[in-house]
Amino acid sequence: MYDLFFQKLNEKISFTAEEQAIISSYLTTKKLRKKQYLLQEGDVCKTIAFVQKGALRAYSVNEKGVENVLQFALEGWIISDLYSFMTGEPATYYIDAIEDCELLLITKAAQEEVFAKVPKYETYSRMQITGAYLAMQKRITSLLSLSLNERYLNFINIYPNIVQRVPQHMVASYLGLTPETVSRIRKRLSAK
Amino acid sequence: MYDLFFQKLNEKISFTAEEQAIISSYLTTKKLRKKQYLLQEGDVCKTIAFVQKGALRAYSVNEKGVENVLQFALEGWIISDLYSFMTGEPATYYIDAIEDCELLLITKAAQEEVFAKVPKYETYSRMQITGAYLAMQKRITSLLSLSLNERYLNFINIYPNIVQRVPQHMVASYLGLTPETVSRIRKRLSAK
DNA sequence: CGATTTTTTGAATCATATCAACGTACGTGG
DNA sequence: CCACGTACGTTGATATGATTCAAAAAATCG
Repeated sequence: MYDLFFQKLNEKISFTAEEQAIISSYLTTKKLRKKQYLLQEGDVCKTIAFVQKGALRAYSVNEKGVENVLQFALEGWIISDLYSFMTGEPATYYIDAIEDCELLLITKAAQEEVFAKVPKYETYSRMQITGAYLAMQKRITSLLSLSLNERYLNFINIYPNIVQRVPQHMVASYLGLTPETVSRIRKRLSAK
Repeated sequence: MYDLFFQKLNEKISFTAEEQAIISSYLTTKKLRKKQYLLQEGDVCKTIAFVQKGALRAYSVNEKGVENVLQFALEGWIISDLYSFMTGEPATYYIDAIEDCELLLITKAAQEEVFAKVPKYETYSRMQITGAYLAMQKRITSLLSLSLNERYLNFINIYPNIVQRVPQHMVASYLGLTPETVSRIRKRLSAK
């Protein structure tokens, strides 16, 4: 049931069976069908979601109705509107399912109890957010310093499985490009 | 001596005098003159630096020799090549002083000992990196969804003190624009 | 004060966005 | 299972707006 979740944990820090039992007692599961929302702008984001199966995206919508994809999440990743989760303020992002999904959810209160009972879990959590920070840093460097071509290539290099599973216009949005431009980049690349 | 540092800590979680004494025993100080490097690409980043006084920047240099500013740090902020710090791999960023600086440094080994002796410090650390992650997230949203004009306005809104203290071409680099473009944006804005 | 760095300005160029139209795939209900 | 409708991807023509390059003006530093 929680196999993938604990596999990810144990990759970084090893947890005993008892610790795992404590942690899992604070998790709940949720299934989501394709196109269903996990979170809508304005709602308070009550949970962090771990993806056991499926694919999701977090995105914002500006005044003109244009979507901007902030993040994708596949199996083994987590997704949330972390600002809303931490502060209790209304969410500024939407999160929805790109495929049918199975999720593990943890609330803020649950997380804090787990931190208290299993200190290693806080260490894990710190390492995980540090990793997410570093990934985001790389993305900024890529947005600032690469040409569009390189940006696309860089993306399909780092996330080959995303390109295969996600509609092209969402990839375009993630990269800050129009769908037309992505289409043309792909054409240019396949010409070689 | 460590006033600003502990002020920042106590804003989030309150530390006792003993705890503060333990933490400060693991810190070292360093002064840097304007234009001096704290870190050069290729070196291993041994420390995280807390800025007591002054201003610094972290930036990368691409094959063409173009600088891309990843981060500024003023009083009360921290700066590091976190990837290099965490992994021990050679740094991919440069860090140098924009003004004369006074820094507090902590090594990885020291940080881990402090985590063990003062668990609250790990909680603080997790909250701090979470805040940095959220700030970076906002920056990505701004890079993806705002026009250049809005991006500049947004920047001077969030960081009015940086604009005053940092050369314009570095701000341009941070925003992913050419210096000429920033100059023109400023002209347009002052015309109003 | 002179030298170097930084900022400003102008003109030409280039890349990407935009708009519109067409082709294709997809899933949904009959 | 097929036909229809909608969503998605492609292609071309045009327009926009930022970059590039060059040079002058302004600011900073020793």
